[in-house]
Amino acid sequence: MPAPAFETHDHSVCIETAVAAAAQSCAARGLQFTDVRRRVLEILLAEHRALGAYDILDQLRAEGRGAQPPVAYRALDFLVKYGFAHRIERLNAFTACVHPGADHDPAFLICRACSAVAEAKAGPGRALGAAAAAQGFTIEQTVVEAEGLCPKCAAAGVS
Amino acid sequence: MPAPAFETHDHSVCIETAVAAAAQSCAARGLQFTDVRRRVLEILLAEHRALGAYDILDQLRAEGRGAQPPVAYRALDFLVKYGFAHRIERLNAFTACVHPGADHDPAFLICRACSAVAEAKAGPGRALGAAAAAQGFTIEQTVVEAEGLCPKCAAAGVS
DNA sequence: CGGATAAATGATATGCTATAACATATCAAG
DNA sequence: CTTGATATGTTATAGCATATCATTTATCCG
Repeated sequence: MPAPAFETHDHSVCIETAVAAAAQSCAARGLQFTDVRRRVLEILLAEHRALGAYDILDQLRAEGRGAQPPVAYRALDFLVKYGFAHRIERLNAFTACVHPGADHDPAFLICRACSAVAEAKAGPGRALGAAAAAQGFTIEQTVVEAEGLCPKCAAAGVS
Repeated sequence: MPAPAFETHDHSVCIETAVAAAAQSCAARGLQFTDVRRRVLEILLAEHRALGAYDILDQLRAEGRGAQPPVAYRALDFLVKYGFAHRIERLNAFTACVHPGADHDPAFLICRACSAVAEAKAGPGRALGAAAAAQGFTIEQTVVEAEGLCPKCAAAGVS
């Protein structure tokens, strides 16, 4: 199973720093960074791609935890709510946030071949804001996701 | 036709023009605008909000058609594929296209209170394109959806 | 401390969304 | 008329998500 970011790098650093950041952020905000939540975050961080709730559930089960769907969804809801993970609407799946603590209005690049997901900092763009303003619409949240081919898959000749 | 705001207007005009445009477009492209496809498009056009596949299925059934899930999904796939409807990822639902024939990289404004959906012309924005280019990512399709409050619901005091 | 309150987890059941797989029908072209 | 392409009918199942209620754990405060 390929676990690609678009560029090779040291995963353990990603995981350590993100988990540490999350723990610290939770402590500062009076949130409980419980065992399940930590573990789910670690599972997400282990791969730079989106995982379905049931993928996570399978891992939790493999580790001997009684894990019914709500267990995964609750942890994911928590992580998403407080900015430690994001939901990828296009895939009905989740991915760890790679900019822990940063202000968030994230955009995603999703490779349709290898399922890698990269988080970009680009927001929804000015045009959408203008269109909303023109119609009197108040934007609360945006979903910006691009699907296509990552450089690795393109180089590998995936059509 | 200007982008339909969150304002009341004559639905029948929307439906007539859009169905006519679709029929003509299909004829010109050698596509079959069959009964089921036409009916599903009409159902979508009847409301300026997103409908789930099973909502459509219910309507088809109410009209006496034997309608199993694939019937709705096939028609929806056709309509989406050829630009007569769009999928709203955030809602796992579908809405009719209100710019039939226009070049498409649509964005959507979704009211979380009344589920109305407005189609805007704003694309993904330059920043995302730049981020993709910087990483060597080839964008094939984009999803741009904003969730918030439409003017009606905001005025009605929905929190 | 110890009880009250709130938060998190465990567990069962169920509902919604989507597709695989195979059969049938329709129609145009050779 | 047969072939091939396209669309539809039908059954079954896979995949995603949440409601509900019981139980446990954490936190607060007297």
